[in-house]
Amino acid sequence: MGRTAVSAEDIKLKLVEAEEPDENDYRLQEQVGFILRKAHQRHVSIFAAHIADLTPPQFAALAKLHDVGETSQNQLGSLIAMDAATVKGVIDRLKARGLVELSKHEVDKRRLLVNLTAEGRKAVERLIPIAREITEETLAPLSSKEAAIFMRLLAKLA
Amino acid sequence: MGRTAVSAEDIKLKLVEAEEPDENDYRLQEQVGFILRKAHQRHVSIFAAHIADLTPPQFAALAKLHDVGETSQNQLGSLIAMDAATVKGVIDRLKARGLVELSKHEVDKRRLLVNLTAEGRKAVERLIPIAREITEETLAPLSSKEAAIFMRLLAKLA
DNA sequence: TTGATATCATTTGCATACGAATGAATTTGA
DNA sequence: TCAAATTCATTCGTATGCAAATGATATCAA
Repeated sequence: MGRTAVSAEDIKLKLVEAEEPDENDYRLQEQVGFILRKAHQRHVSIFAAHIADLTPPQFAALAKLHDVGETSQNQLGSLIAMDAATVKGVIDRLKARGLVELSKHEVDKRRLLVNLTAEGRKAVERLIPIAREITEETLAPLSSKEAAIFMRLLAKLA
Repeated sequence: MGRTAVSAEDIKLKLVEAEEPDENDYRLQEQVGFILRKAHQRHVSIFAAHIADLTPPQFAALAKLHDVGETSQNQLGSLIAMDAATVKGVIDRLKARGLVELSKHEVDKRRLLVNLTAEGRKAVERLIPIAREITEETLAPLSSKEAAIFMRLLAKLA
């Protein structure tokens, strides 16, 4: 191409660059959704390395029950950000393992009450210190200051 | 309880507080894993509101193929952070919809090559601007400065 | 060269995650 | 009060996500 030759294609490229810096170059690896997915994957993997016999959602259910005591299944779901269909599966599996027990609400017959069993309570209390370590290890790539900033911003986003 | 009475229980509580400020009070809602899960859920929901007929992993596969061209299935998986079993399902569904096509590697007969079809290419190119909006909306709760800091720290974490 | 390893892909099994449909029970409002 | 709307829970279908086992092929090393 000659030094002074300017094709229609060149002009189009210039115009595109001027208005929309990276129209032609979408970087998946830099999109927040993609990195969020990877960060979540990493956390789940760290969790599994420390607590092999429970998943993060299962632990969340137990920890929340430990915190608030008896609740209905749906209420528990909303406390731990799970829809009705998802929380049902989680509670079913915890029940099968004897960590929670279910009963009917006396007044409102629609509701299914969930409670920790003695074993469930023992399990949560044993696991909470380990869960703290999991949080620490997940945040380990950041300094304390960075971690504090990150947590503040992440909370705004979630 | 008398004003000066100090029970063994009181002493135990004091000691616990001194060494471990919140030993008895694990706040699920403040744990990075829990908030990461919620932030991810929110992103997926924003994605679905903008792009109803593809999931984020499916779009990731298409966008990456658009970026790098023909690749083996496993290689594609590692580029978009999916294990072999997961990427297989994603590619199968994209293939069933005519967005990608598969062929055998001539030399290495183990490999399954993946390519965008013409339709797949058209779809990605149409969706990339929408994907940019999704990123924007996901980050909308943050100011530009906050978003920049957040992305830097999130990348360190993932 | 060949036996041990490693890689690529598939399959199975299990666990979230969520939309949509359904049914039972409760609450609301005209 | 009673019909409409809402809430609680279940079920079904679809889609990740990953561990583990398997089989085919390729590579490495003795």
